[in-house]
Amino acid sequence: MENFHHFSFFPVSLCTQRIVGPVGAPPKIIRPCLILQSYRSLSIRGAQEEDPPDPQLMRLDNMLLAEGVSGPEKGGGAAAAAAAAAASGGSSDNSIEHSDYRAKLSQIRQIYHTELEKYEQACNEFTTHVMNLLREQSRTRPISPKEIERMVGIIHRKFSSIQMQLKQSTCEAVMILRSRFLDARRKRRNFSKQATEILNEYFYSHLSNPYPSEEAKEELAKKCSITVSQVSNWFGNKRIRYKKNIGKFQEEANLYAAKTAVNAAHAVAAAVQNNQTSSPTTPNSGSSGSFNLPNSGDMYMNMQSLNGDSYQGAQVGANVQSQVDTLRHVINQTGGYSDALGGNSLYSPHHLTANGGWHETATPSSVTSPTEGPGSVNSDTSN
DNA sequence: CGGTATGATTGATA
DNA sequence: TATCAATCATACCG
Repeated sequence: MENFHHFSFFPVSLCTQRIVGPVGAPPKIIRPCLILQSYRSLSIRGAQEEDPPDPQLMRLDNMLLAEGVSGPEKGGGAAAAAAAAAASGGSSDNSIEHSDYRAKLSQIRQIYHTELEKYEQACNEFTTHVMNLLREQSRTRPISPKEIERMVGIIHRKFSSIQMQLKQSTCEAVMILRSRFLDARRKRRNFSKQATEILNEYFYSHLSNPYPSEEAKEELAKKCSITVSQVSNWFGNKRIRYKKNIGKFQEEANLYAAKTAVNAAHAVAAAVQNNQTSSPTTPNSGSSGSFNLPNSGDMYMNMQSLNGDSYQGAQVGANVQSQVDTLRHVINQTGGYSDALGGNSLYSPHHLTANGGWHETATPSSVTSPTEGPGSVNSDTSN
């Protein structure tokens, strides 16, 4: 999303990193990962040094403050807050890394503060030293207060430039630290089997429109103990990889389709029973889906849509929809996103084409028949 | 160790 | 702004 290329004041060598990489490969420079997205406001370029309210210095100060280096003692800034937030999710997996990160950060902070103090002290000492010299000289020659002021100004400027260097190198240290510890690419872990299971279940049961809503993403994130953006990443990857090579995913699709189909069937049975015993408007409570959305809708409508392949039903709940997807997949295991759901705006929030598919492929029920029936589940499209 | 799987990042896009 | 497409970097497996 964002990047921090605008941090021109960092030497390039520090914003990028050499990767040891696979043998022989030419050393690669990885693009600076988005550390520091939060400092976008600092992106003014141009860096005029002269003026006292030096923008560059301000940027450094901002960053140090935000990183919790120059700020108040404990707590840290955004970084610590983010770490705490991440850790609260229960994924103790990376909280270790975070604590490690924090330890290193506080180390940096300590060094920064002691150095800063040293500089200030040195500055004061030097100033008084010069003042004394001037005072001594004033006995032999007249020295205007203006001259004194000028000298002091020079000294302070000199020291503040040193200070700036300190700040800069501290920033660099923090950046490197962050890229080491927080660049997720370096620390990639596969999701737990359970998590992938849940995600796959959702994906294949919403094959006609695998775009979980924000709430659904949150729900999934909670169930999988991952973040919402990880869920988004996962779905993004999954969609693209699925449609790139549907054949490869056939088996998986069948697996999950069958899995949820059982649940769907149960739900259908329950619904039917419900209908028999009570009024047709009775909702089916036992929807199997992992996502119990309200508004179950009329199951019969969906079943008809399965056969008729033209869905005109009015409002239907998403859980029901998922069952439809699943059943449809089982019935005509062709890769299955070609259902004609176009009419229902409820389920086409994103990229449903006129065709009804979430990736534009010509309709057809013959998108892929990979090995002509790896399938097990009976396929009788007509009935 | 090499190939594949997979999670994350980035730039483009509508 | 969410998503896509390409790509990166690491994990995992034979």
